[in-house]
Amino acid sequence: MSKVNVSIPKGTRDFSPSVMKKRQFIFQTIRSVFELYGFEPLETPAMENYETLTGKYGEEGDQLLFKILNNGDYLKEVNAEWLSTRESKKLTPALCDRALRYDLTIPFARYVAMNYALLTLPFKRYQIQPVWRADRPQKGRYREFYQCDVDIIGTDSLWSEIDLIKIYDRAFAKLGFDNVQILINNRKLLVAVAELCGCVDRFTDMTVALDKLDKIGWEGVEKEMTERNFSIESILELKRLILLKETDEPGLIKCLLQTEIGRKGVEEWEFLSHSLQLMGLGCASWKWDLTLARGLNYYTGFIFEVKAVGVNMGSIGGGGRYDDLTGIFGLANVSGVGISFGADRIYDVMEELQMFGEDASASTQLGMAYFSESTIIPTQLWAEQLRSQGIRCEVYPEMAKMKKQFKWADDKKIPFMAVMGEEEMKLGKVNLKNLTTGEQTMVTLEEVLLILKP
RNA sequence: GUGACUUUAGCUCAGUUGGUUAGAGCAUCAGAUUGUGGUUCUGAGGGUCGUGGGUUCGAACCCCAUAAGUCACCCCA
Repeated sequence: MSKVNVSIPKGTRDFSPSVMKKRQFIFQTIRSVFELYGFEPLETPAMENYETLTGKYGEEGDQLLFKILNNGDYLKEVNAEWLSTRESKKLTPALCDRALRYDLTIPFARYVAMNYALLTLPFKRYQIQPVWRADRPQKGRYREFYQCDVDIIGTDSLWSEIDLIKIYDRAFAKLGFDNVQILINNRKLLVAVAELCGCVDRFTDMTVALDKLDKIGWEGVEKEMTERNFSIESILELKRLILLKETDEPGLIKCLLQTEIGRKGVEEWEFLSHSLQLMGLGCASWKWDLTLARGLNYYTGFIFEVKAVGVNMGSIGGGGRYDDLTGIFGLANVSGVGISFGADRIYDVMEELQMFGEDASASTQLGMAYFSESTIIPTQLWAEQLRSQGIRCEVYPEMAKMKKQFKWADDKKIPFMAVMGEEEMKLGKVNLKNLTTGEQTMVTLEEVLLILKP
């Protein structure tokens, strides 16, 4: 047989049993916190109709969609001119009716629009599923990764925001984090800033540049904005306002209050910060970061981003309020707010900070071995009886040297090993060995249960 | 989409100015130990040096191409 070079697609991963145990811990922890706050599960298909996804994430996002080639004779109806001139961009929608979902928010909005009449508002759902992006992989970035989303739709109460921030706080604490930072901003305040700088029409470009401030500094931001043809006055005013945030926050607020949208944003900010102070947070700290922008354009109110302190990793969570996400699916005036946990990055961070501790012990409580053909059946019968009592046990499947069977149990980190031979069989007992202490005793079935049951 | 680096045994990596049969540690298997794991000792198996070309008497090493991986930019979880 010739050797085949086996591999998996770029940016995807296999998860070994030891990795899966840690991942499941993360998912279960996050899920339990979601349920604590009254959110209910939802799943949507891996693929959506192509038009459902396109145009929602900006041009960049569209390029990162994984498209699914149509089945059958997919070239039959295709425009011959596009084909001959190799116009991939025009051709793609003709060849692909479906694409893999890029996030969980748009599919959720699609679901809400489709099922609005059936929903009890406010509708609170959580969704833990993989998403796919045709990005170039690097640290903390994969082509297939899980998002854990919670969204509240159908209310514009800011108590929803408070709930979500508390969920971040509680979930990260439960995962074992002692220091995460929740950055908070409000799009309304950013719009107010843009108005004051006279660049409302260039809002996205402004926020994209501003978002990089902590990375590239003012020099970099000025350079980028100059390259994008922002006026000197705009840049200087922007810099003045942002610096004012650090040196004279009341002064900044006074400026923001000059615009109508600024007044609304300030009002929201004051409510949120006041409430958060009253409620208090545990492991998380929070702060207003006027430079936080977030790329996705459907956000209209508060926006959030979570960072683990002391680790070089992008954000491990993010979200915000969107006033009209379902509008694109024909359902207007439904306000929602949601956040996401980046489970894969959370895993990477926890691994880097060595938060998992030693490899968790095996899920099997008892390994069983036999070394005589005559004891195979009694051993298997014992195993079945123990399983009926809730003991997780497994029998080494073949006759082998004792040494090999014990090594098997040891490698699998099974804590107890029971051996049955002729002698034990006659007495109706097994030799039970505690592999941690090395202690070994002859015991009956009832005694095994007493030792292994918590 | 742009750029940098990496690729040698299952894993982590050595490999001299280009020179016989490419090494180590860990892991695996066997034995020391005929009914007992972790430690120790002994031994064994395992490599077309990412792939395809080129230069050379001779290439893991030099040159070209290509693939995969990692990291950074863009963007994002």
